[in-house]
Order: sequence, then C-alpha cells, then structure tokens
Amino acid sequence: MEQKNAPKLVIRRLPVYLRILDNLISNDVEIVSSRELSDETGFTAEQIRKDLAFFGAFGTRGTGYNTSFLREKILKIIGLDEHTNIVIVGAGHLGIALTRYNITKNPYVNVVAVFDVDPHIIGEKIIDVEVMHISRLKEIAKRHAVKVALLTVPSEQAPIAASEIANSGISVILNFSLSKLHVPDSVYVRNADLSIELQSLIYYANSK
Amino acid sequence: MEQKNAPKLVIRRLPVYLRILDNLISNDVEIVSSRELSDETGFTAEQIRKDLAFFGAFGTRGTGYNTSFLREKILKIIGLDEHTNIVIVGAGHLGIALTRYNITKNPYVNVVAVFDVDPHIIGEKIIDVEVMHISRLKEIAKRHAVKVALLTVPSEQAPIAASEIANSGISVILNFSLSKLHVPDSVYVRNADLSIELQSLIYYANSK
DNA sequence: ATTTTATTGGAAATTAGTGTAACATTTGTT
DNA sequence: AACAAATGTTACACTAATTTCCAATAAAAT
Repeated sequence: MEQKNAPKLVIRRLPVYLRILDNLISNDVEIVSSRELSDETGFTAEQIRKDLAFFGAFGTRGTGYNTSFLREKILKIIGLDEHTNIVIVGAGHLGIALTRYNITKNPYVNVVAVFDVDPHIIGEKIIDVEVMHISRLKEIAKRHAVKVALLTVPSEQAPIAASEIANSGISVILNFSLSKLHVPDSVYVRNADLSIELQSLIYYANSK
Repeated sequence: MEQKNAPKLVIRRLPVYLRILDNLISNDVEIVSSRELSDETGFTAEQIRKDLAFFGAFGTRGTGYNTSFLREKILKIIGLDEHTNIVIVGAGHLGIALTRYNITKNPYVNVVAVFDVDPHIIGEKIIDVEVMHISRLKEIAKRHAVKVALLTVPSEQAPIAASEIANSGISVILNFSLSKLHVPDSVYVRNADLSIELQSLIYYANSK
C-alpha cells in the first residue's frame, strides 16, 4: 500500500488515535489539533503529526484535523474500512470476555462465531454469537471469509486447535495461550501473553 | 540493581525465557544453548545471548546455560524471587479468567483477592480466591502488601475503580479497560488494551 | 596432549525510532 | 492586509535496539 514499511510502533499508535477520534466524533467534535491529541494520548504533538504525515497529508494547516475525515483515513490504513470477520476459538471465560468486548466496544470487527468442544455450551449464545463445535470451523471460516482467529483455549489444547485453524484457511492467529504454536509459514501468529505482560510489569513495580 | 537501565524490550523477553526454562526443568533438561532457546522463542540466538549478558555472565562457554541457575537469575532480575501479591479489580469474565489463569499457571504471582461491587458474587470463590466488595480493598492491600492491581471492570467504572486503587496504596495498575486513567504520578499505569492489539494485528493481516 | 567443535560474551558497527527545533506554508480571523 | 494558529517538512542529535564479528573458553574427539 505504501512505499516504505511503516514502523511497528506507528502502527500500534494508530488504533489509539482511532479510539480518541471515535470519542470526539460521538461528542460532535469536528476538528482536533495535534496538541489536543497529545493531551489525550500522552504522545507528543510532533510525534502525532509525524505519524500521520507518514501516510499522507490529512490535516489542514492553521486548523487541525477533521475528526471524521481522519478517522476514515486511519480505518483505511489499518484495513478496518471494511468489516473484518474474526472467530474466537475457546468459549471459556477469556473467550466469552473477548466476544462480549468486541461486540459491544469494537465496531470494526465482527465476531462470526465462537468455537469449542464442550457439548454443554455448544448451541448457546454469547449475546448474539453462537457457540459451535470446532468441527464446523472450516465451513464457517470459508463462508464468511474469516481472516483472524483469537485462540483462547487452555494451553494443552492449543496446538490441536491451532492446526484446525490453519487447516481452515485462516491466516492470522492471536494466541492467548501459553503454548508456542507450530503452524505453516503461511499463518502469522502473534502471542498476546497476559502472564508475560504481568511479569514484565512486576520488574517495573519492583524498581520503583 | 544495575548501572544502566535495561532496555524495555529485553525486560519483555525475560519472562519468555523464564517460561521455557520452567518447561525444560520440568523435563529434567539441565543445559540449554542459546541456539535451542532461539528455536523455542523465535528470537535469534545472538539476541538471546546479548539479553542475558546485559545482566551478567550466566552461561559457560562451549556448553550453554544451566537451566536452573539461569532461571534463578532471571527470577531475581525481574523480582519474582519472592512471591508478589496482586489483586484483581472486576469479577467479570476477564477478571475470572485472569484469576484462574494466574492461580493455575503462574507460580510466581499470588492473587490475594478479587474485588467487585455486585452483591450477587461477593463472597463467592474463584478456585480458592474470595470475591470481596471493593470497600475492603484498602484493608486487604495494606495487610498483604499488594503492589499490583489488574483492572478488569467495564470502562465506565474504570476511573472510579482506579482512584480506589490509588487510594489503597497500590502503585502499579495493569489496565484492561478502554478508559484512560488519571491517577497520581506515584501510580504507574500500563495499558493492556486487547482491542488495540487486535487492530494493529489486522493491519498486518491485510498487508499479507 | 592436541585438535576440533561448540558455545558464550563482549566490542563494534549498523539500523530504527524518538525528541527537538526551525520554518515555510496554509487557513481562518480580525 | 495583517495576524494568529496549526500542519507538514526537514534536519539533526540522541537513544534504543539489533546485528555482526570474533576472541575466549570448555568439552569432546582424535
């Protein structure tokens, strides 16, 4: 899409801007300056301008950024301008939390279904999303062109679930389990490991 | 503890090494090379050696690293050599998931209690951890010298909960809500924002 | 005992990213 | 027309992080 690869850290900041824009728009704010974004995010105004300028000139000099326009641009950059279909594999507490969270708070991502193996919960609904048996994963993934799976099963079951996901044609896994996943190169895995997050935090807690 | 500040990214990788060492030790593996750690983690062997060498010379040349010795060293560096007491504020699905997860999988961190305001769940137990009313937070935090709180309440309630946490003497918050927390400077907040993680992931999913 | 092989650890070079500043440019307002 | 406000662009220093290279060391093989 762009000539140069965007720095990873820039990509991580874009969703932060997006959220603030959503807030501003719902409060009928039409214009925002990099200074105001700085106050909200904690990043410096210069950095915010540079981040945005990396992808193009989205602001108007002397005025600031049009919130709706900037929001559209960021959506397009991230690739959220069309709804992204995802599935959640693992209907435990974490899977349920993520499902509800996405449905209620994340307007850009659509949870198509939640998968599990426990017969007691199959057929239940989490808000309006059905819990299905994992054997239906491939069928559903194909039908809805699912790109991303959130993996929230217990670590012991993660390798099997991961190979089912890979087999269904899904190419990106956000792995919440502790297990290292061995999948074909065509599948991109990002680990979102909450206990690692916590442990690295404790380092800073102790050095205060 | 050390002369220079350790790079943040090194600190984030240490828990990864720790987990692998735990696995190796439970399989009675006594020696591991940076090459083998590389295979497990995906980081390069050179980087792993450099990460560890930052804190001292823990390996023996020609051989590798003694797993138990290295584990002890890393625990000491992070500050996990003595158990760290934490609390979880918010007994929803995410709070319950994190509580169970820590109790069963994270031997270094001790969840003292879970707090909420919903009278229906107060007094219940999550495995062996009691759910208490938030009004008891200060008392419990003082008694158990709690350093860290995981904040898992809905975003609307996050600011109030955060000020209760700050008021209880806890100095580090891992914030899972979407809300930006305004707390005194003495409190360190780290945002663990799952939807931002997901959105930045989608950028990479689309650029494949 | 000597050579070979495996491996760490440290120095140096390189790359990536951030912070700061300066300033031309554009827009809106008075 | 003049002024104020804000972006976008460039330059540069600084810091963080990674990669590369190789000497030093230890164990294994001959």
